Amino acid sequence: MSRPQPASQHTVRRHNSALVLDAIAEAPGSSRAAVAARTGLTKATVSSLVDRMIGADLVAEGEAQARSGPGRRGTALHLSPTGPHGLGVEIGVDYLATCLVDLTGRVRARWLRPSDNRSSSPARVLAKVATAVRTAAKQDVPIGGVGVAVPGLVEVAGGSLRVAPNLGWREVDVRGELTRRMTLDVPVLVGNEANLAALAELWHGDVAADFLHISGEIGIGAGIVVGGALFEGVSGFGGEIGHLSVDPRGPQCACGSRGCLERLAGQDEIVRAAGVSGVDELLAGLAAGDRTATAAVRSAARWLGVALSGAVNLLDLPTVVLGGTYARLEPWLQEPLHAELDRRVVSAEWSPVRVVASSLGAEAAVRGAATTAVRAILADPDPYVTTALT
Amino acid sequence: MSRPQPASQHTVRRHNSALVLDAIAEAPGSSRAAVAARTGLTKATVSSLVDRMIGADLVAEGEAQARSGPGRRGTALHLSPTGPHGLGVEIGVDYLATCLVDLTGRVRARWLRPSDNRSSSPARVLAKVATAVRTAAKQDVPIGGVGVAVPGLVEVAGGSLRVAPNLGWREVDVRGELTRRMTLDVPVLVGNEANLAALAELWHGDVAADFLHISGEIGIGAGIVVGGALFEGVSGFGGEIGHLSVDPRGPQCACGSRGCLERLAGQDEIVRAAGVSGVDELLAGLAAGDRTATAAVRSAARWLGVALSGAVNLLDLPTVVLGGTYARLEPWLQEPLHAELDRRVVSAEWSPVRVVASSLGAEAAVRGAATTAVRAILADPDPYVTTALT
DNA sequence: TCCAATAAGTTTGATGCCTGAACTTATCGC
DNA sequence: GCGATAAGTTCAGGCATCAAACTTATTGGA
Repeated sequence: MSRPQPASQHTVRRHNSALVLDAIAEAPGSSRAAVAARTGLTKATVSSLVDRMIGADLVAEGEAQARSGPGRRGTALHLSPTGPHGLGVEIGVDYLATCLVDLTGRVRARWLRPSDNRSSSPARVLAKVATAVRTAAKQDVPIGGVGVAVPGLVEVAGGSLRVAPNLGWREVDVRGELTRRMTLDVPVLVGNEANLAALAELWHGDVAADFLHISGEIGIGAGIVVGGALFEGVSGFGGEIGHLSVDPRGPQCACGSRGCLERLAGQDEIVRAAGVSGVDELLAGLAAGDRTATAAVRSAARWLGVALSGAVNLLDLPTVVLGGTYARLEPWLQEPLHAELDRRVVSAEWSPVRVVASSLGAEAAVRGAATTAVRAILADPDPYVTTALT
Repeated sequence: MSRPQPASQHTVRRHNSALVLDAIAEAPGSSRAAVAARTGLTKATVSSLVDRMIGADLVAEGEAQARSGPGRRGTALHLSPTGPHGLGVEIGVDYLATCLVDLTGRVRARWLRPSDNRSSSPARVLAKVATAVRTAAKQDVPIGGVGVAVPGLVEVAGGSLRVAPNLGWREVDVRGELTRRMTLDVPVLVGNEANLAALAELWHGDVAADFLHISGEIGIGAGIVVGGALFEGVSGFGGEIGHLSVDPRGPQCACGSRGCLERLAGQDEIVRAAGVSGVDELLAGLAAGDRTATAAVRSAARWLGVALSGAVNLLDLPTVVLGGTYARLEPWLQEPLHAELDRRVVSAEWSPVRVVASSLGAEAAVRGAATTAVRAILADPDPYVTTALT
């Protein structure tokens, strides 16, 4: 835990810079005067801070605003489209995905290349990632930071991967390795895939500031967002929901425990129980009203409901977002899942839990990784501004 | 959610005042110079801030420190014993407990009076509480705030009680009512009993900054502390662990669900399964090696383990604190509980979950309530200082 | 066409808080 | 008693905000 820092005037400017930038991001096209009203700062202060940030190319002026009444027209402000960009990389089991976003989070470019990462050594894969980063950096936009999404437990503070079962990796210093290999002097952030997907949902989806995002591909991962911030737990391992025990006397799981959620409601189990070869076939079966497929999904939904009701009770969350494969199954999950939630969630009486499908699809994690990189600048622009102005 | 506030010089002083006060609280008897070194502020700044706080009687000077080498001796600083005190009240099912603590959290006085709150109306009970507050305020120490612990779901921001099943209360504006009835102009904070007990453990117990505190009296409640702060969830209803489903096909619970933790590991169930009349008899049986009693406790421990492993996985917590009745049963819970935790917690491999008994006993909640009131002043002393100096 | 009203944005002086350095006070060991 | 050392205070300097006056731009009516 970091010792609290003393504050000085510099801290004030730092805080207010972020405040102003946030106001501009929330209401693009605002004038300085509007930002002042919104933030509670004076026009003078806003002018001074905005000028600094224009100098660092974080903010750009647009043309004068149209207005109805009399008075001088304000100059529109927005996040600069030529400002620092965020580069996201996702290390999947059998692919590498890359994504470049601008300050507003809009996707500017995107790559996807197959890569069998399971059978390669971490060093080889990270070399590929570094190449991908260098390629992406060749676009003529400045890179402000790199975000990396990995399917495993990440020690967030150190940016190192503890274990990624589906990659067969252990103790890989992703941040260190990558910082060394890519010839680019920007911060590298490493995060768990599910957590970054949840952040993407927060920033680009249409849910509020508090929810649990659950996605099931090969494993089941959850990202918990509380008060508009990711809940990471003490060392960043929060949201491990896959091996939550939903049926203590249930079938043996690979992890050594019994009746884990992943074992009972994971994609593998659904596909197996439905007697199909993959998710596409499963969806076809569901659409055709196949009894076995429907029963398999309903069963998974009920176990999901047990696990999610526990999480919701513990964390007091109003919304559950279904991501990944679950998003595709949403129409069939909805009803049996809700039945369990309504029954088991204590506060459901006052405020029933909302269940929605993610609108972002498979790209959520890369996008989250890329946006995290630029969000880090928006959340504390002053260091960036200071270096940019020298 | 409150809109972020602009910062000014005043914010700086506010922040640094809290920083200085925290340093003094953490290392009582430090000199100004030591505080400066600890906080990273200059001696000049610390002097100025400390003088203000001495003026408001938050800090007091002790005698000069002993020292080994040459040089002027520093004057010891500590939280003023005559400064504002916190008054805690706990509304139990059949008692009212009151507790007065000074700035350091030390208990200065304490009352306990039986009161059948279940069969009284909220208004009558709160009138009694107001009387208790007035009585306690007659001590010749200034009261800086009142904390109230209630066994139910509390909307923290508004200080109002949504529901308290064991009291049979619903929608009671505890803060409003009490503020009106007690003739004392200080802030009133209302919190859930389990959450306040967890805070007491944080401040007065011997555990670190991250843990889950679980206590089982009539219901089972948990307080979650992450990074030295209470995790309250979106509306303050976090930590509802009692109706976590640990055996989805298990026995029917009063709440409508099945296999809830409270139903399988609550005090009532343990006592019932052991065939005894109460906890004291149960403990006697355990000490005597009674087979039925031991089996009853072991069974409860295993269900507790299932629930706690889920919570620990989700929240990534290193420690579980057993409070209330569970603290008394700790020697018999420890082994079967650990067996489940080691098996089911994903990160147990790196860092096994620690399970410890609370050292605070039944008084945890009142103490937490009282200390919360003074902690609010310590966490942001400037408003108090400003009013005290005028 | 000009001018009052209105609003955006800038300039300027005051204020408050922190900092660094010089200074005063207190203590130890010789 | 004197030099070394450390605590605590004083004071000028810097910096960021604020309030208020001022400049600039625009509308709409006389």
